[in-house]
Amino acid sequence: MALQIYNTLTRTKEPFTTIEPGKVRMYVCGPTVYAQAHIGHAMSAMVFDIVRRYLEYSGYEVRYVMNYTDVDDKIINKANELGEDPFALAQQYIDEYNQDLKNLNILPATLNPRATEEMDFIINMIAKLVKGDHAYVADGDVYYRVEADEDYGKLSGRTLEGMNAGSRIQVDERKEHPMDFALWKSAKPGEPAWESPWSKGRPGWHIECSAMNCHHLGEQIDIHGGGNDLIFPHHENEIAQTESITGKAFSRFWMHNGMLMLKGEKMAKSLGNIISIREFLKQHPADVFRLLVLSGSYRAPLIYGEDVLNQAEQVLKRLTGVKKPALTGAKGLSEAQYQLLMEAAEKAKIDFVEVMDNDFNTAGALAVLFELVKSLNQARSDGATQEQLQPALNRFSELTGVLGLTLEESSSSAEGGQADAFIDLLVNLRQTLRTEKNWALADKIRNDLLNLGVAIEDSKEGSRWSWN
RNA sequence: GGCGACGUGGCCAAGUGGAAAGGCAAGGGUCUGCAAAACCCUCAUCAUGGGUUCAAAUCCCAUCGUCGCCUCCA
Repeated sequence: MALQIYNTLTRTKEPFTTIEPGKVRMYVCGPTVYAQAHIGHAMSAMVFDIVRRYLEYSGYEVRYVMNYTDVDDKIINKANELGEDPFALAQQYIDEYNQDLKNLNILPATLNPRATEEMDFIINMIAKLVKGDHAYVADGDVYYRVEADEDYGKLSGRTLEGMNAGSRIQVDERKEHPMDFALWKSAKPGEPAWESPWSKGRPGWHIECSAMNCHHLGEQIDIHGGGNDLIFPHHENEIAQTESITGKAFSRFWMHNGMLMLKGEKMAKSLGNIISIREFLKQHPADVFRLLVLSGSYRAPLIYGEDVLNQAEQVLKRLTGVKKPALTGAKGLSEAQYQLLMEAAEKAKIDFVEVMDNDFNTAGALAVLFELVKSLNQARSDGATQEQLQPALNRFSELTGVLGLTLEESSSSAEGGQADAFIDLLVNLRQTLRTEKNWALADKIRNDLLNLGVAIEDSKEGSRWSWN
């Protein structure tokens, strides 16, 4: 069974096919850069990082475009508040976000276009819409005419009638229909503005993405992604704009990640329940966040809280622990035992692909990895040599790498390894105490080191320590 | 009010017609000077009520509940 992807457009899983064989054109909506990014943004970026990594693992060449919306009311307001230049402010947040993504081990996109650098394409696209009567000009603003679009609402399952009923849309006299949305907005004095045939102004959010898509990926793409809060109106409008011009199906697949939930509510700036990526990474390694994302379905809400964090920390320890070296003095596995380990490693790869092919079932993939962990741990305690463990360990690293996990042995970054020699000294001293059966003092050293974050494990052959 | 998603053990969570994956936590055991780690064992009939089927967590209907969107939002 080949890769199947759930398509929001059809609400079903469909076999994945691409416009051009072996190549994927993929666009994901990035953030509007007016504040520090939070872990909800990180979830979305990480989901599509995993999608991208798996597509590449499956042999596709992926052209991955993630945009930045770098001109918008919120950015302008924030800049005015701070008395700063809006462009400089946006640039600062873009730089920070890029660093955040890097810290989360999220691969850089092939391209990060931004609205302010695409004005010609945006204006050109609006002009085409006006020319084709899909849009109209009112007082220097340009609006998209939803009533001229027969299948408007096909992504979100809404109808114009349904949206009118009980809606909270403010009536704007200049609009022909309440659902008509702005493609171009004339600027107030002092606001950033670009010349256009209609007014000095700036583009609406939705048209930016349509334009960047067409410019960098073409009129038709394979995957369009984003948070499920973007389904309506953003993605609905992107479809309307793009298809009105091209007359062709815009994106073959629409993928939407679920929201990150904090105490039963979506994490969002407007709700104020935010944990920034920076705050998170101060407390936890990037792998912990990745495991949170991996442990559920990307489409479902991710429940964030103390419990799941602790669980992810434990999971990380277990996954990292499998890389421990063979027992000192290991006698080696029998041929039959070794064959079992090798079979487990091969099965893991087959099973991994099978579950991931099912709409990126990462929770299933983790279960596969845990089975391999168990086989490896068993082999080690059965006395496998490092040489015997290595092939299965390599397979393990290959698969965890596809998921973007680094599984680095945690180290105390603050000391930068400078404490190691002193810890070695203490551990060796404790060994001497143990041979002298001075258990009380040996145990005190072990406990005190544990309180400092250093865990000691004893075995017949000696002790090893690691940062906890 | 409209549209959409969802409700699986203490917690997280896969599975979308044919004997309930996995992890965390918990309990018992092996190992250990004692621990830790690791290994072995134990731990659910899938919100509720109907229906379809030889067979349903999986399909259909209803009810209850949760969340998202309908205004900017990953």
